Amino acid sequence: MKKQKRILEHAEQLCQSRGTRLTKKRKAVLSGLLNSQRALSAYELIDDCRDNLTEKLPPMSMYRILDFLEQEQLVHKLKLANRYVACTHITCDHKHEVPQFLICVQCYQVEETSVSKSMLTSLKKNIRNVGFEMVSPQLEISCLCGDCAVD
Amino acid sequence: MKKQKRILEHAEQLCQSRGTRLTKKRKAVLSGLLNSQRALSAYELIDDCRDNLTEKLPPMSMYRILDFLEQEQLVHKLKLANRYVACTHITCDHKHEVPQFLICVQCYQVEETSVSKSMLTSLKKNIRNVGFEMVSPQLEISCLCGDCAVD
DNA sequence: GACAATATGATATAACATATCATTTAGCAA
DNA sequence: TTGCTAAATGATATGTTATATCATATTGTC
Repeated sequence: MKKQKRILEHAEQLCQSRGTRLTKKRKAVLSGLLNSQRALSAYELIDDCRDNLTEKLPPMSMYRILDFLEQEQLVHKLKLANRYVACTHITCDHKHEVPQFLICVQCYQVEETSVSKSMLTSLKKNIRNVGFEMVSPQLEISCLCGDCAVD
Repeated sequence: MKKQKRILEHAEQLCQSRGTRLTKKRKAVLSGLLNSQRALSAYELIDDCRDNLTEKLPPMSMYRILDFLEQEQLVHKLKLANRYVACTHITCDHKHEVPQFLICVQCYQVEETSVSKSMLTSLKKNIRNVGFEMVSPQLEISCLCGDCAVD
């Protein structure tokens, strides 16, 4: 997978430019997520890193590393699922429409779709009207993926 | 609070009409949620029922009761927060626009706002385009409430 | 190489949730 | 009323997600 290597390199540069470090373990965790088609829990990632990347990590370290990667915006925590995904747009410079997370509540496969600026603006306005503020323009939406919807 | 009594009575009728029972314990849990300004976790509700309603419930029973109330659509589980809220529209017969849950990620205060049918339709279409299906038209949106936003 | 700062490890425990089997309660027919 | 059945609840154990805290190791810099 060439793409993944490119993303990892980009991530490394990004950290460097910010004065933080993408250590071996942090890189392993990020790889683990990049390899996965699904959102993974911290404990699933621990297993994955041990089995596939020969990095043994205790839970505390895993959570710390995930926090770090989230701060660097390399990883996103899906609160709806208590699971983590790699940010797919790490290497993009251009602006997209705002991406939204579609989360399969059965298998944790994650897709993104976008929503128009105007729609989001109108949603934001509604929310302000009741005295709340969105913390992120990215929504997490409970879905079923094509496979799981078949049932 | 007269309103709450009315809601409880309505809930009871509703169960009766469906051949299910709103037992004392189930009623206590629903009251607990109706009394609260915030979404509560199962364990917070256990404490609340013990302290304020003299109903001692083990976790397993609490989860069962919450499942029951959810099935009867008297209670909604917020997946974003692992917490529960009473459905505020139990007593309403009329149709509203589709309500969305705004959840304060700090204090778990919950507000609802609505979203136009057309906006929702367009969102649904976007989601279908990538092969997913929304499981509910109600979104859960991470917010800060007015109080918590002050920081 | 010494020091400080950062990263990671170890241990314990909290918070959220479910599986399974036992007991109690409610509804109902004889 | 009794006894049966189904529904509800309890008890126990354990699984899963997450954090607090103190100890150790690694890295960067002078």
